[in-house]
Amino acid sequence: MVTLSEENYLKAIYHLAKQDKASVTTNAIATKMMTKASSATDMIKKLAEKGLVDYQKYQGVHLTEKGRFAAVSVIRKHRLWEVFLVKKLNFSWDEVHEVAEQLEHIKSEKLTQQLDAFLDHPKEDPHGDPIPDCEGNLPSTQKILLAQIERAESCICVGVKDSTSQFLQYLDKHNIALGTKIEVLSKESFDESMSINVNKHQLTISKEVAHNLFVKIN
Amino acid sequence: MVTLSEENYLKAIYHLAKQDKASVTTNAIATKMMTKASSATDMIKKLAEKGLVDYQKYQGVHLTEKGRFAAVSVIRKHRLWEVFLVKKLNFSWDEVHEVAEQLEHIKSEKLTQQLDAFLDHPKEDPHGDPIPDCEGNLPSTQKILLAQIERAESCICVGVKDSTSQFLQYLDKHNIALGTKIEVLSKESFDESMSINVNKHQLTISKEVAHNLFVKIN
DNA sequence: TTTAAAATTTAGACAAGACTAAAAATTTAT
DNA sequence: ATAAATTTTTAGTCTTGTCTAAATTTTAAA
Repeated sequence: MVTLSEENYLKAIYHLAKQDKASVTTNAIATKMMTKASSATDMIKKLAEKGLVDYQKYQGVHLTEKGRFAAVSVIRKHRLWEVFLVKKLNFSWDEVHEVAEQLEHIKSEKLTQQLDAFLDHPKEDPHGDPIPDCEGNLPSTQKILLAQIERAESCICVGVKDSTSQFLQYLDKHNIALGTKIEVLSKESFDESMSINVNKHQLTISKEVAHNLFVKIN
Repeated sequence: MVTLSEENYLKAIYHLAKQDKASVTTNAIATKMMTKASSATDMIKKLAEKGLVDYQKYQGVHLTEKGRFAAVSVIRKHRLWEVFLVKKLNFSWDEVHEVAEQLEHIKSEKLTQQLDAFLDHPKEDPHGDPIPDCEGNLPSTQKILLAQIERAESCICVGVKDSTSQFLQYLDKHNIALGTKIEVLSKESFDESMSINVNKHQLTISKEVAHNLFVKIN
């Protein structure tokens, strides 16, 4: 049995491990969980005890296969519930996170399976993030950050890195949604701002925006 | 803020208070919550502290208006989720309780409102229990126990008192569902068993069954 | 390469919710 | 009306997950 708190730590470790593949440090976990390093150390010991992470004192952690599966299962539920909230209950994409954080911990195999079927086995959540299948497989996507585009080029918005409501509402305001075509016109080397064309409107976006928008090149 | 555990105690107190209107005893609460009387006392103090129950040492508790509203709000969510599970996710009426026990604690006004609308504002859950409205009003129903019928008479099944899967599966096996017409043929004074007619089939039911089936007289 | 800084772990404490054992109050029965 | 039985409360302990402060290890810098 994995507790609610343990599930949240596993999720945090999973997301941190995705970035770079080195071991995940105690401080990184504490920061992500908004707790203190000593609390993280305590939890890491519990997770190691249960065989969910590999842990060497002072050397950070790696998820075990069992830990990875537990983390991905929670992420699967989180994303399925987000789809449910947007598609069936008329939530907007900036309102779903907090509620999905609660729903992701509901324990019922049947519920998850039936929800998945009810939503027609969606492949992505409302922010463009892929939904793991029930075996824990996650399709590898080849999306890149808008900021990585260096020359005038056309692409399609396929996801967001930051999914806080502030950023999502900024995108709404400028009519940028998943599937929106973005034409890069130029990039300013001084501040990394970019001039882009969205729905026939020209727009200048900051480095911060460009670093939080995933796109796929046409 | 009301914790998950506090919500469960409030629910228990609400259900116990429904039966008889005297104050709810510590022991009754402990039994219903499957804990010890000392644990119940501890929690009662916390609930009293928060103004959710009125409490006099050794004299049991009463829900305050605030406590009653909190309890009914949880019951509303529980029953809405049960409807969702049966109507949308193809759960059967004997499978929903455990999952609804988890879902009832999800905190989001908007979620509850939208779920209610998505389900077309249902008035009853899959066991025939009424769903409180968002202000905490509960329509008073005039259903009676089948066991209270004394003479040959026709009635309609409108609810169950016991909603364990054992009892619900017994009802399924004999094709008794909500809305099923039941004709009472006779009642045995020796053991309170009853002879009834359901869907053209004659059936003898025990006292235990008759005491757990709510009916409405035609 | 030795020292300073940063990261990590340990030790001890706290709140929530549970438990056991014992004390106190209430109810029941004689 | 008092004694016995039952119910309820108190006192002290435990576990989970958190914290602060101090100690230890690792990393970075001079």
